[in-house]
Amino acid sequence: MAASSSRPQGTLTGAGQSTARAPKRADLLARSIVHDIKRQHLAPGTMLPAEAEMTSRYAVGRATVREALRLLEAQGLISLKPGPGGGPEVAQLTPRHFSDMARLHLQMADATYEELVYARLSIEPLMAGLAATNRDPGGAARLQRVVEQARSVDLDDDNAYMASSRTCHATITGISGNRVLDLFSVALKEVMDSEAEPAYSAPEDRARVQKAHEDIAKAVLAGHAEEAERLMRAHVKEFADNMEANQPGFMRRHIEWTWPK
Amino acid sequence: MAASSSRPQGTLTGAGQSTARAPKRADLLARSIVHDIKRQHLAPGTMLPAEAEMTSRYAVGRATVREALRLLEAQGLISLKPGPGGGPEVAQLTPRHFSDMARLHLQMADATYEELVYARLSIEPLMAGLAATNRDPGGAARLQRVVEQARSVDLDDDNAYMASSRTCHATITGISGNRVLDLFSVALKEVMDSEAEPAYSAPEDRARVQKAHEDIAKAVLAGHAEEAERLMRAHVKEFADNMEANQPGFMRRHIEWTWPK
DNA sequence: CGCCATTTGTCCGTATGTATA
DNA sequence: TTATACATACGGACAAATGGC
Repeated sequence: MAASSSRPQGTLTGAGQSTARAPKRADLLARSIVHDIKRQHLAPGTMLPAEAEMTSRYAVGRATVREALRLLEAQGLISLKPGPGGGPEVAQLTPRHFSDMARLHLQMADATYEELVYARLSIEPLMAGLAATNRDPGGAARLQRVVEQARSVDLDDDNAYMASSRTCHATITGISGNRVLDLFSVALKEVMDSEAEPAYSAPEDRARVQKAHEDIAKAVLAGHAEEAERLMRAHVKEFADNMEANQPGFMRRHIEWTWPK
Repeated sequence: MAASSSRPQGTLTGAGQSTARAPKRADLLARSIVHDIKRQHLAPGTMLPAEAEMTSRYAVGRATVREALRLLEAQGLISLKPGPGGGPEVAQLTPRHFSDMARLHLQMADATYEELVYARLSIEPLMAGLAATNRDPGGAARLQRVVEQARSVDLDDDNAYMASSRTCHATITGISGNRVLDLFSVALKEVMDSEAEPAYSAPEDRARVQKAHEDIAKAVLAGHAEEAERLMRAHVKEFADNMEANQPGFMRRHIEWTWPK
């Protein structure tokens, strides 16, 4: 009597070659949920129907609903909160989810931090130059604010320092106007930092880094593309050199991935 | 009696702020499975213990085991096969999984194909130049073989043509020696093609594309970095121009994501 | 070919932890 | 504190797919 509705509904399997395995219900359900979120333009924070209601609405078992929700949660699209007023909630996608996935693939490809640094040196200076060229009033104001906030950061507070550094880079690459390269830039830095920082980095190094950030920001705000590009290249290069100096052999280490959280 | 072992084992929560929610069992199990795969260097194709055995080995319910396996499957780390001799199988990670995730984030960032093309123009010519500089005998032989196989491809066969194009680009970027940029390049092309091709592309365009591939490959094999770089830039540019010509407004369209498969 | 064993796919019922009021 | 609403996890059952006989 279980699995009542039986047939997996082969409607879409038309042109499938040979033995196309039937799509699993949880996948179809996840697809539907995402479709609803997109169609109704549900903003992060919006609550979705609870498991129990989805069970009846979509006419599937609880286990299937749970599987679908867990899959969506793993991608960062929703979060699950217990308790009254809880339930599935539309979540804000963060670069963290992307960088985790990137790290997984980079480990499987046997990529090293040396290659990662080279990639950053290829992209981030370009981004700084683009930001100087394409800056708009809104972005300039944001960057200005970020620079000012960075000045009042306690350099001994690992979390605050790293957050400040992350925000600075992300703001500049965000101003570039290219959201594709922006995503990649942020992800690359994320992969780098999560393994590198804050093991290393003495306070005097941090001060120099902040100075570099400020100089780059100034060049961007002034619209000096070539200088912004040059400064960013030097900054990333110096960062990498510091890493290698403080952790000899670092550059030849392979990127490692572990299950998130 | 259910949920027998009770305590979620807060051992790792030491410095956690306030109320750090206990990690879910399925996540811990997934972590363990990945850990085992890594520690034992299990190659793709290796069979893992069936759900039933994991249930007893890890002392968790079957639903939990299933959740963990489905999460791993969604990441492309394993595949699930029913039937005798079936079970969880270590899978080969493909760029497809990565590009799907990239597409998801690019949609959420409101990125357009114009930005995607710009990113390709920033990276792929660089990769071609690197390939020409860093080529080794093995890579050269592979590229030579790819070029030869491409000559005998039926240009009317959409799948064969696209596979050939993909292989050509992937081989060149693979020779570059930088696996980070390689991963990104392949993913970018994947995102582009899956939406663009094969809607457009007349046979004569395809012939020109193949000619371009061959010329780039020749430059790479000859070690002419600047020429390889220049040819690749022109190739990607021409491809984008063709897209815009055949599908006016294409470049301004937003990248869309749908649940894989 | 049909039969059977194995394993995933899916469902149900139930108990427990957790957060809100 | 108690009650409520929700996710989290368990166990058992049957259906469907697959490969060997």
